[in-house]
Amino acid sequence: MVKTEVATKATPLTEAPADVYRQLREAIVSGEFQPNERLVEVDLARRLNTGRTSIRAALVRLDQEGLVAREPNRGARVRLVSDREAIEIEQVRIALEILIVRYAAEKVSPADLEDLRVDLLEMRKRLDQGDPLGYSELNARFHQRIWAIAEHETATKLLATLKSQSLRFQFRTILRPGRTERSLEEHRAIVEALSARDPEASERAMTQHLSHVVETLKWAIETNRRQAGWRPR
Amino acid sequence: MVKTEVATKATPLTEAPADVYRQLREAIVSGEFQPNERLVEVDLARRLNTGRTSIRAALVRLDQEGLVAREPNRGARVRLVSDREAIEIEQVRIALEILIVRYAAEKVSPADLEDLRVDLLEMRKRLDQGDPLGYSELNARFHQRIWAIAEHETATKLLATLKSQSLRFQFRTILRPGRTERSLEEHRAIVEALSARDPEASERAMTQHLSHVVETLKWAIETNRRQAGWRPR
DNA sequence: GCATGCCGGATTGTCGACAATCTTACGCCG
DNA sequence: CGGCGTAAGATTGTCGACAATCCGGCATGC
Repeated sequence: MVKTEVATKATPLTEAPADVYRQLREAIVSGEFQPNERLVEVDLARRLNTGRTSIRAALVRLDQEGLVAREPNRGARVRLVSDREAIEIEQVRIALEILIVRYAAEKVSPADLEDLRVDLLEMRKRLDQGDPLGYSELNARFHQRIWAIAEHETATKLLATLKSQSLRFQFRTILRPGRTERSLEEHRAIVEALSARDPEASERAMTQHLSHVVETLKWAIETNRRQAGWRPR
Repeated sequence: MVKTEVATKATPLTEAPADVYRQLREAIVSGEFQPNERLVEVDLARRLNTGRTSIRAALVRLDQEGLVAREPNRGARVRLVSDREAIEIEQVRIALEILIVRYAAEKVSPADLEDLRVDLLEMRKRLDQGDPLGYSELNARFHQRIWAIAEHETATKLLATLKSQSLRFQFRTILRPGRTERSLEEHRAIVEALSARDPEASERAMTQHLSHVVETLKWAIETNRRQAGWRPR
């Protein structure tokens, strides 16, 4: 006979071990917690109905990953990335994207190219529909596809963590008037260079594509400051 | 009266909290553990006379850092970096070094330049004394000085962890016949470019300097294989 | 009024014990 | 003699309780 209500403890809905980490991580990058908000272990434990132990382990990981900051005896809070750090992250991201695209050029297969071209078409569609958010999503997928092609685990892993760190301020850089049209063109150039299996050209195309993002980010930060009523003291 | 033997518990020689992490880390990168050796929690706890708790936390960190591999319910072992991964790490390292030297060129101070020149002289000396190991150490210091000049925390932190990962196979790449003399020359070129505060030139000089290291590493891996009695199956 | 010191609540850090899981060795049977 | 289930041992994962630490408010004294 099967019990129908075992809600107390025998509820392995979530498989506590390493899943707690994913849940917490997701909650943080999706902005469910405010930047700088305190993360009290017992609260989190209740929230994900698990013990403090697994929460603890997850927090240590997230700390090492740069998503939360832990001070001895003072607990953990979701880490606030400063404007300056945001720029640094972006700079590193660019360097790695350029590194990766070169190896992608060496390993790209016809099927990969086909996928990339499909992405391009999708992007075109979103743009025509006036759906910049959808475009942004596709943009992310496009780049990640290149990561996969390059088969460069080390760089890919780093890029992934950097991305998660920057996710919380990314929204600032999405909506840049007039950039999208040009962005699509640059993506096309990248695909072309990849088609030719030309590492040098691919690198150039990627460099070109990313050359503006830091400027854009700085601009976004600046306007954001003004909006928020910035007052230098 | 002071007890002379309190070896049991009241021995806060080490301040357990986060220091355990450093000790373990040090033990791993210094090769005190064999690659792939199992790291049993209780053993480590006794060894550093602390509890399993802090060991656990340290292992989680080291896992995230890539120095240790942990499988659920199967414990931790010091991670063995494959030849392929070693190459990937080196590639990323190069990309970041190039990124960093550019910012170093923008921020370098006269005092920094003086320090770098002193390093250069020291290197010359070591070379004349036929001390390649000392040279290698100075080499590391030289690069780290550039990191400090650039004040690029994000990239520096990544470089540091990459370095620790590669420390265990670095010995293979140290002794490359005839490279050292040329290496010194390249270092000199870097310092010159930095003196001119020219980011472009600095980047070129660094690129030049690092252009051979991957080839060298591949070569080293190859010879190492042969020596170890490699037999393709 | 202000600095200082102290107490109480809240939170993290650590320990010990137990449950869950994996590994190995052993014996059974075909 | 070899495959296979099973039991014992070893090791990790989790929980609960307690100690250590930090934070804030409050009283005290100058």
